[in-house]
Amino acid sequence: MPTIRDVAERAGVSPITVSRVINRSGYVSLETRARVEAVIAELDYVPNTLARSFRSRKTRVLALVLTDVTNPFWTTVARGVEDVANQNGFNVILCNTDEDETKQADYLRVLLQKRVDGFLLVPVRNTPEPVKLIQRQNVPLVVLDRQVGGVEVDVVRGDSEEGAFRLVQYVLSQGHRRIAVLAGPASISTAVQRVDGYRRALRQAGLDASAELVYYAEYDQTSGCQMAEQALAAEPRPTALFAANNFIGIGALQALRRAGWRVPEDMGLVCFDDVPSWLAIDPFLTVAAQPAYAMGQQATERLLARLSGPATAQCQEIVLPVEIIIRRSCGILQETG
Amino acid sequence: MPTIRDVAERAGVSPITVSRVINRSGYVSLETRARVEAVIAELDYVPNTLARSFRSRKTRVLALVLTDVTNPFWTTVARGVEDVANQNGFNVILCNTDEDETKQADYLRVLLQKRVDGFLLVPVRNTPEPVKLIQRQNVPLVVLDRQVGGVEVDVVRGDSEEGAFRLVQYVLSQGHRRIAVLAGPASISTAVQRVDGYRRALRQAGLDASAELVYYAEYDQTSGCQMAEQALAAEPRPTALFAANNFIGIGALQALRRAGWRVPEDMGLVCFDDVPSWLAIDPFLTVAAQPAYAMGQQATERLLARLSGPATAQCQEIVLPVEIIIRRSCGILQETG
DNA sequence: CTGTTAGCGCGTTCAT
DNA sequence: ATGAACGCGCTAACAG
Repeated sequence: MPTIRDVAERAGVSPITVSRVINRSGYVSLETRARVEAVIAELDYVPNTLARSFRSRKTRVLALVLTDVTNPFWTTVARGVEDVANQNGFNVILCNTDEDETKQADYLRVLLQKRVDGFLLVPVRNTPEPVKLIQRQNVPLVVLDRQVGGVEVDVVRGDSEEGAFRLVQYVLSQGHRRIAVLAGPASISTAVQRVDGYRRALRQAGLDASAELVYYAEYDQTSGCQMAEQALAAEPRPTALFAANNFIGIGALQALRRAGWRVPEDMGLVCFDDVPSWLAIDPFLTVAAQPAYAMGQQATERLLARLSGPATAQCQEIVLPVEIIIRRSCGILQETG
Repeated sequence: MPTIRDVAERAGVSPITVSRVINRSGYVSLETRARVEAVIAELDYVPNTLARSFRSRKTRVLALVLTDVTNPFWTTVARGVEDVANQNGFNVILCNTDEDETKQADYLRVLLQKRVDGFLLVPVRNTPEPVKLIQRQNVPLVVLDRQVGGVEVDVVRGDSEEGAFRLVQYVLSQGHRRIAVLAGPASISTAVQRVDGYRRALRQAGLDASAELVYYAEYDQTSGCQMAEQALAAEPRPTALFAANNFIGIGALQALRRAGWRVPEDMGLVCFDDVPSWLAIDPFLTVAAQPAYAMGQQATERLLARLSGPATAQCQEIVLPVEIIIRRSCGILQETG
């Protein structure tokens, strides 16, 4: 594999001139540029990013550490991140933690070793250690989707509390009074906030704590299935379920179908996070949709601003609004005999 | 950020000793090792992969270039690749070409610049140029899923022709005689082979070319939708559709639903590639399922073998069998008045 | 507009 | 069991 020196020699210039041609930095005469480019093509010269990054101490790579790209919500977030990153000449390394703290720690270590220029992190738990680890290395960082306690850090997230509040308000408006929440892990801020919003909506409707029915589990389909089964066995039985994310929602739908319950006739179902239309789910879900793409975009913009701006800038928390999309999965409560 | 030298000075040893501690290479006394490790922790020293790879001329990174990880088939292939890679201490960089030759070319260039140790490539078209580009740089390469003409190269793929043959055989066994194929682009080998398998099945059933109904478009949902609409308008109308991949299948399902056709009562539907159960699609599809995970695994194993073995090894083509999974979307042909 | 000098952080080679 | 010297390919800083 030829090096920049090989190109330089053959073109009769110095290596730095070749460097300037490649990077379009500094001045090079048109004539020289043409000659150098001809030699580059002739030799199939491919610049070595490793050497370049090593020397310049910049990789132009961002790390996106999230829980699971299989989830359409995260797929969309990732698109937002990549689009903004690419527009600005950055590549993105994507890592899935599967909500596992060990995996998260391993990835962070590897990514620091790779000297990525910045981190976009969806923390597995609300503990400050991972954030502190990155900050100690002076690598810019934006936390996505979730809050972490005990540290100053930029955060971009959706408004879980308000979204849950309005979604449950809607369910209440359909006449439901007994609503179960199938929530995520209590160690994740979004799960807590969605339960908070649910409680506020119940309270505003004049219902007290005895009307509450809250289940905590993982943000996945299996948990959704199990929590739905538990909710169906509760006494008195709820008339509607509020799934705290899309996978829980799909799991609940599965459990309902298996148990022979029709949605929305026999049981209302709403969920947090939208579901892509190509899933061809029927009946289609009423949801609180976070602006996933915009979350990715804005987090990346914030990170890029940190990369070019002074490290002293104030940390800020950007909270994006959630949209309630009313479809067919939760109708007016039917009176049963 | 501290360097290996900072650690060395503070520990009162030479940099190479620190290097030996980190890499567990060569001999270091237990005492020295302990002291060095203490300093590493104290200083939050993070080794610089860039420098290491630069020096050793090895990145321990593989590139996986495919069309679209949003597709569950590719998600599964990617898992197979990552699992094998990680087990062997390699990281994977994943790139989506979206079936766009320009994107593919851009990614290949960037990845070569990054000096990845090897490529797993799902070529956008069946032209040899991308493969040659990589081979010219002497970087090991395994082609996944598709064949390319005009080059010697390792290939791991599913048996599209045989899979299509057996799937269409099944459709014929249900009494269907007029079957439309909604195929992918004629420039992709799998699309051609699936049509070939379809033709062989028809011929074996004693049907001639006049029974054929072939549409070519992209391997995506929109195309599936459009081709299904065209097929429904054909004269005589087919009684079953064979979608050449899962996205085409989902698109076709959508078109059928919109047009008010029931599956399988009014129209049979089968497709190539399985669909994950959590999609909650109803009615569930009868498919020819490729061993996606195994494809990823075997391709990666082959690539790793190339990395450690002699570059002179014979190229081979590994063709994996396809499994027909019979579910509900294509039943016995109903006689209509 | 172009070149010279120097060194980024690490691991290989050889020496002790 | 440990260290010294060197260089990987490239670009920052400065000179001309």
